Amino acid sequence: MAEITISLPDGSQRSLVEGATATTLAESIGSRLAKAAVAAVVNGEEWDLGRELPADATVAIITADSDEGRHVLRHSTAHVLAQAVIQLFPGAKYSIGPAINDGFYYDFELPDGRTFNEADLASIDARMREIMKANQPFVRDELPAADALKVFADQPYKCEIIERVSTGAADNDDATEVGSGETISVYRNTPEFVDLCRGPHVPGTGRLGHFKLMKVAGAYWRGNEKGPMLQRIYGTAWESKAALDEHLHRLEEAEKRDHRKLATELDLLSFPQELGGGLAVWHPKGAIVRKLMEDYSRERHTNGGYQFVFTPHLANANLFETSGHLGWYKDGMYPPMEMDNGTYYMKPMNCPMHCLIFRSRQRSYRELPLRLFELGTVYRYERAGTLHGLMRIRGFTQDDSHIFCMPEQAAEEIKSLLDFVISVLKAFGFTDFTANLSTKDPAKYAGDDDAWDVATDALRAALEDYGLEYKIKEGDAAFYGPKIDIDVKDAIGRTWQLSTIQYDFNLPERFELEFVGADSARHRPIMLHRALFGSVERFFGVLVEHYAGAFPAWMAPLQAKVLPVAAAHQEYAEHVAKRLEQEGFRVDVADANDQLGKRIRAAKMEKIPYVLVVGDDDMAMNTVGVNPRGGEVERGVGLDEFVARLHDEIAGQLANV
RNA sequence: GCCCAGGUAGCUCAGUCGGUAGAGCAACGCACUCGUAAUGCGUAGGUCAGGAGUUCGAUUCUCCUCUUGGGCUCCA
Repeated sequence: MAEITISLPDGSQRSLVEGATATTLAESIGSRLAKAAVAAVVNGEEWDLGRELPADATVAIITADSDEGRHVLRHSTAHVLAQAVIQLFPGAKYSIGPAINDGFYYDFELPDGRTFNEADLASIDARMREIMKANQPFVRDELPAADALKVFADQPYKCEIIERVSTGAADNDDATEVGSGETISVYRNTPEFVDLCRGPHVPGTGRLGHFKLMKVAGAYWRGNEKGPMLQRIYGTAWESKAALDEHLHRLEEAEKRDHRKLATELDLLSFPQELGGGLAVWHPKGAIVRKLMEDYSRERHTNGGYQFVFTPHLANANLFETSGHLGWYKDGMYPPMEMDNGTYYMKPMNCPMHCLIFRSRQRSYRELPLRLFELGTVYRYERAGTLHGLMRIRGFTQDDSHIFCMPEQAAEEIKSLLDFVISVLKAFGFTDFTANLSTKDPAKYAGDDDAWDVATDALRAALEDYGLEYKIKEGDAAFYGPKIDIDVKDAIGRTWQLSTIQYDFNLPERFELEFVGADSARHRPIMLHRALFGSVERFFGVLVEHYAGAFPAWMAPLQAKVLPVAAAHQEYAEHVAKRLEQEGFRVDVADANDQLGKRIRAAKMEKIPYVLVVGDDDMAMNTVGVNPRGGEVERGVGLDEFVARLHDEIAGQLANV
């Protein structure tokens, strides 16, 4: 029998009998690998394990515990979901069902406008498990488009995809369903159930099983608001029960950290219905944290060479006509107010106002870079369905800066900006940063190509100089200039986009900004937009979730609570509290009206960094019993010693930048 | 804006196959004065989101509105 030679990722080679598949290969390497295998990469393309390998191929086995492997599991599980729904809901139409982060979904249209409910999920889940138990094979087939149309004759969504693909009009949505090429690939599980798919898939449904259907949602067909609304079922799927359980546990943890829940529990802020959607009021404890954030930001900006400005919340429509916002962003602005023979709008951004400050008098190149900073509150009419606690809100405060500089200063300025931004973020406990560099959208941009190149290079050079890992988002820039976005990873591994540094060619033009150069001629400055928190509200929400409400001592609403053991110790407790207050700490006394255990519990639920218990021994020795958040109780700590430790702790938290 | 699910005490929730409601925690009062995560007893607290309809009677059923949550779309 003829043999073929296969190259492996480590550069080694193996001989296999002609007709061998990736399964054969995996088995020849080891039984463990064969067991973990779900698909293979053959000459750079993802393939099913069961396809016959060509001679001289380079093959890598994809195992279930890799990102690619989980992707295959999820996509295969989505097919099983579709089969179960088709069986349980005769006449249902299925559209698309891709793998996504942590799971998969599938969109359906049910007969007579029926919708899924919770009970349906249970019965679909049960049917899916039967299909998996039956270990149906995933059989790949490739058909000409005309034949595929016949196979899917009663599936209008599938036919639409086939037609788009065969006429060369396929887009990203279609790409998970079918590959490019002359023929349409399909995967068949049973004589009755076949789905359009590019693959690859696991060899059989028995390979699946660690999944959970999560929820039902509406979703537009092809994301088109005007198109039909389909019924989407979301699920998650993993390579093992342990991995699935871990994922579900992570979701529970995330839910416990939800800033809206913690905001209520810790009495930080609320969203009263009377205010209207997307608007918050800050309670005293939330306000302390916010004020500390803002004070810290102001201090850093003062030291960083920024000049503080204030601007109003309302402006005449003329301003937003000049800036262009009314032209391209009107839908995102609150409706106009007619008054004083003019039209006024709430400001959705601070930049036009800062341009007016720059333009208020003649500027010299000696003043540049001119860095204006404002905690500026803006109002944006976010659509009702998009509001989400502090993360998506209608009135919010940007830590907004606009830097006006000469084009030749921009590169240096961006470099130091990046340093500044990351240093401040570190003070809030973030350690893991990545960046995105958004480049020109060739179809929509202002300014000349050279300027774009210079700007993009300046941003790229800053990222590389800093050594920050970054991805390039081609064509994702705003039309007025390229930008850097900075993502941070929080305590449970979620990423949040926070800071942004944007280059702007447009507003200096629109406002006709000028400075007098060393050559006595007038020149146009470059403008950099920069927000560090992004929105103070959103950043606060991210911090609440990052710390799960347990703020580090420097920004905790209360840093210590003093608990007298009994009423006889009340006076000493107040003495301790007073001393701590004199040291500048935020402290409170819990009177001995309740049992000690109960007061400790209450203080712990408030997530106060230090609970200080004082009794007879402490009165005699001028000490405190220290019960730190998340640590061991320590009796008999000298009051001076505790004060010194807390000062050190706070200094340490802010020094790590 | 669209699809789905909700809205009952400050919070978390139960309940009423149609006869105007209940628990735990919190609050308040009394007793207990206690050394590291819930002492006991008691009191008060609700137009059951709002409106209309059906009904002898609606918190419960129907419709509309508002609003919250999960998604979709959107986020210059």
